[in-house]
Amino acid sequence: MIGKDLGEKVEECLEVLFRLEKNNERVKTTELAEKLGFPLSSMTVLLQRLANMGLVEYEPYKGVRLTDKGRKVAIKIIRRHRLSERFLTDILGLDWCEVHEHACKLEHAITDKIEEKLDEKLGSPAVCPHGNPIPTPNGEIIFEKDIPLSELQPAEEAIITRIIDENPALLRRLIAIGILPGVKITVKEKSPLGGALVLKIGDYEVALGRDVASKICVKTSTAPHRHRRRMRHGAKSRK
Amino acid sequence: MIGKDLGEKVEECLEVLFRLEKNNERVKTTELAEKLGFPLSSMTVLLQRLANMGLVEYEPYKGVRLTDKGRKVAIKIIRRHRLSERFLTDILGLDWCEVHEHACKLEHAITDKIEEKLDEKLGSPAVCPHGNPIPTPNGEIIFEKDIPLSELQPAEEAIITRIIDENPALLRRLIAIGILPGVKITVKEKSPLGGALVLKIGDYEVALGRDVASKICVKTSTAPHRHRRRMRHGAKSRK
DNA sequence: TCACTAAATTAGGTTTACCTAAAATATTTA
DNA sequence: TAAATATTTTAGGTAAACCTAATTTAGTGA
Repeated sequence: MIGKDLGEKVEECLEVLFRLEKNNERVKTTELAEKLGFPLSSMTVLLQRLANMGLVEYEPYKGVRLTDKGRKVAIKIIRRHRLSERFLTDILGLDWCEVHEHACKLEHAITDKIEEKLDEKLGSPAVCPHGNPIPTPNGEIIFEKDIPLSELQPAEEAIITRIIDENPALLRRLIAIGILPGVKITVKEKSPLGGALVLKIGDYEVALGRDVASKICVKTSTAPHRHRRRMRHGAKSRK
Repeated sequence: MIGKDLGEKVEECLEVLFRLEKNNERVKTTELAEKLGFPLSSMTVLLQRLANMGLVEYEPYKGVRLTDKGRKVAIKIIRRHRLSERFLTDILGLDWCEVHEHACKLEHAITDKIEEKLDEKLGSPAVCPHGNPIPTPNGEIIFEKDIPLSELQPAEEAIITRIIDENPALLRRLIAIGILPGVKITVKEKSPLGGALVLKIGDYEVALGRDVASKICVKTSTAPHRHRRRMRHGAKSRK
């Protein structure tokens, strides 16, 4: 064997758990199970097993949280996932709206050696095709300081940093109206109370539901210097 | 899910079974188990399951043989394995003596789409880095007519076509003395009864054990036209 | 606070994939 | 050909990963 295998289920679980954790709060078993498409009862048993392995802190009925050890594994998988996505778009030429699910399989087959060579070949990219940061080989994640598009006010200008959704259908729709990482947009109108936003993209104007807008992150051009926050695995995020 | 999964064990088993089958003869359970590194008892049970799925013909105590359906699956996996190897050497720059084991993991993560794009990117290569033919998308395998180096007679010239072994240590040794696919060699001496061969490679002479020589295939330059044999999955090989 | 509902866990059953050890079958040799 | 030996299968047990159907716990509303 070429690298110890924790099992795909375990890896997937840690990966999704990492993305679901916000503000160091525990994640509910149900939420995890839903995102992973696992049956609830299997989820419970898996979490108990992960707890035994020291990868998560698990309190029945309370929820689950990654340990430092678990977070380390999660970040490694996420690195491989995002490098796989870059490989699929940059080298093989797949559409970035469809790479996520292919990368979900690939990530578990990437050995240390392949990871190293792939990163080299790709020129150590900072972000995946969706705009999410690719962890460094040591497990550092460099976040760009960005905010949901839905929080922008009329007349504000911003550049799209990332799209937090992997649904190919949604991504295709967004691409069709010119929304992808790196693009500059201006808010023309904003209906109150969760209503739509009207954006100017290039020479066109498009309307976008608030729910979709909340899945798109932007950095406002009012802050020309990039504010970066470095995070090492194991670091507690400050509230 | 992105492609129905037969399970890695099943895929590996069919793949190795394909390579072990010669002259349409049944393969022994033990031989298969050894090559796969599976325990014998697990092997038996797996073969029974494969037989139920219609992928092999299995007769207890007699051995096992691929069905057409099983052969089709095997060829698909072999295609993905060899494309993966080409990817690892040609695109990522890994040494070809070490790509086999990495490809063993990768092959199961290659989706139809990735297979298609990878083949395109690589320029539809005919052979893997070891010189083995890569099956076409329809499952055709185009064999070069070659013979084991150990069958050459003194003074015969030939070009190395393939090396039928994946052991990194052995491959490294062979590369060190200039033995790799495409290289021209001449037999200088041949000791009788399984003894060593002395070869001329470029300006050097090297000695090679008969056992190692039998793992190296060559095409003799006496037959300038390539004799090719096309084989479709399911075709019976003529004795 | 007590009952009720929703969330989460446990219980019990299946399949795959491993293990060890025992039994059955085939082959060899005396 | 019969006994000895080697090969192969079956038996019985464990763990992961699923399933469905209880049961237990937590949170809510009357």
